[in-house]
Amino acid sequence: MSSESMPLTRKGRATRERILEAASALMFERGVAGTSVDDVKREAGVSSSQLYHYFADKQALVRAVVAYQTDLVLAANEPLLARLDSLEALRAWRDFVVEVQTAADFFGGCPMGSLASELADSDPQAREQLALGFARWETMIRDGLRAMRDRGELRAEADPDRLALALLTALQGGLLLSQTRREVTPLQVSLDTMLEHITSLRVPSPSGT
Amino acid sequence: MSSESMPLTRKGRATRERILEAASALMFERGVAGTSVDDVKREAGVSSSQLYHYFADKQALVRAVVAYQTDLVLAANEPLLARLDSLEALRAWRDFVVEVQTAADFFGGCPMGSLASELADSDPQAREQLALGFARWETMIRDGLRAMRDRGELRAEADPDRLALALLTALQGGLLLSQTRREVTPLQVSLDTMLEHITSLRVPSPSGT
DNA sequence: AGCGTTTTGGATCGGCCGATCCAATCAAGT
DNA sequence: ACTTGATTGGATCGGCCGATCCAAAACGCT
Repeated sequence: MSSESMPLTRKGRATRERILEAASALMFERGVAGTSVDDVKREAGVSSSQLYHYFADKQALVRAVVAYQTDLVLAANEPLLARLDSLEALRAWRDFVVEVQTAADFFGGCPMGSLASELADSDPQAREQLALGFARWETMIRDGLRAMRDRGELRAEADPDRLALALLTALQGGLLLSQTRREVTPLQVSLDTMLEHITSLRVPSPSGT
Repeated sequence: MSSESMPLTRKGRATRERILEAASALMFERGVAGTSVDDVKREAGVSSSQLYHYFADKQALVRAVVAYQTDLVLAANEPLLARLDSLEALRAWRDFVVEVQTAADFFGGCPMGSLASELADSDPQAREQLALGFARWETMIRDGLRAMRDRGELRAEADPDRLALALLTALQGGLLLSQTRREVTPLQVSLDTMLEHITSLRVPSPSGT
């Protein structure tokens, strides 16, 4: 956020936004390296000078896309994760994720996951952005699990930090396999297995139910 | 394996192999789209005519790389997964995976996972190859879990099919997050959580141990 | 209305991309 | 040794890549 000039007028902001949205969509569909600056220009209906006015170079555009997609993904999950205080809420989140992917016919997977896989080794700053994004995601889940434990729904030994991280990795792995197999099963089984594990960490009810 | 001409002489086979190894290494480091045919030529010490003599075009080369990496990954795992008949063996496999990634400083992740993420949406045939590769991997794990169940180490309700798939997704998700965070924790927590879940499915021992 | 700044159009650049071509060389069987 | 086909060297092509540049237009402010 340093070298490219930030738009000061309303129209400038709109143009920058249009470029960002076009780039995000294309890079999600075709990957970062598979998307040319010309592609973005065409999709956004914008000239060279416009694009390079708001983004110093392709790398700067990529990093803006990473920030954009990270915020989108977290914003989509936040409503369901904010009130993650019961196993029902956990299942509702699972259903939400499964439905989103099913609606997309298992194309694309997780925007953050795809970007991470492509950029982690080649763009240290993008990698750091994504690591921070995943950490925010993890924190949302962890706070929910902590609430469940504090409310006495989970045993004291249940570790919300580890379970939150395991849930997030299960989600990412499930998404990748579902994207590869074009099928819901891996995502479903992956999340359900983790949910079953968490279920097994409930406090034993006084009666034998 | 239809359009490109297969090498008939010893030297031809060696050249093709050299190209394949160079392409696999580069595409693992920089991604498929990030690796140019010229890069491969340079790395393999080979001319245009040589490369295009053995591979019809870049797409054919990519698909050969997918097959090559798939076989490598499965061959690396096979020794440990073939005798997957106890929780100890499962832990040995976990240790192996963790050590390999640690030795690589968490660069690169899983070759199959990276290829899947990049190619699943853009190259249907590569996607299919990878789906089959993951299926073979899954089968290895599943057979081990079945053996454990049949030997009475796991409860009858434990479902080896689902557990095998969940283990594979946990591995892939853990690898992705570890690659992003440049840290062993996600991979470790992801696999350990699944192992703990499987441990909780052991047959209850007669005594209270 | 007039001024300074932001925003835009669009031509242009050098370099790399994937791919093709022809001719020369090498290997293997007889 | 000779022949046939496999293998190789290397020049070359058109097109796209990321990026730069200058001048014109639009904007915001007084």
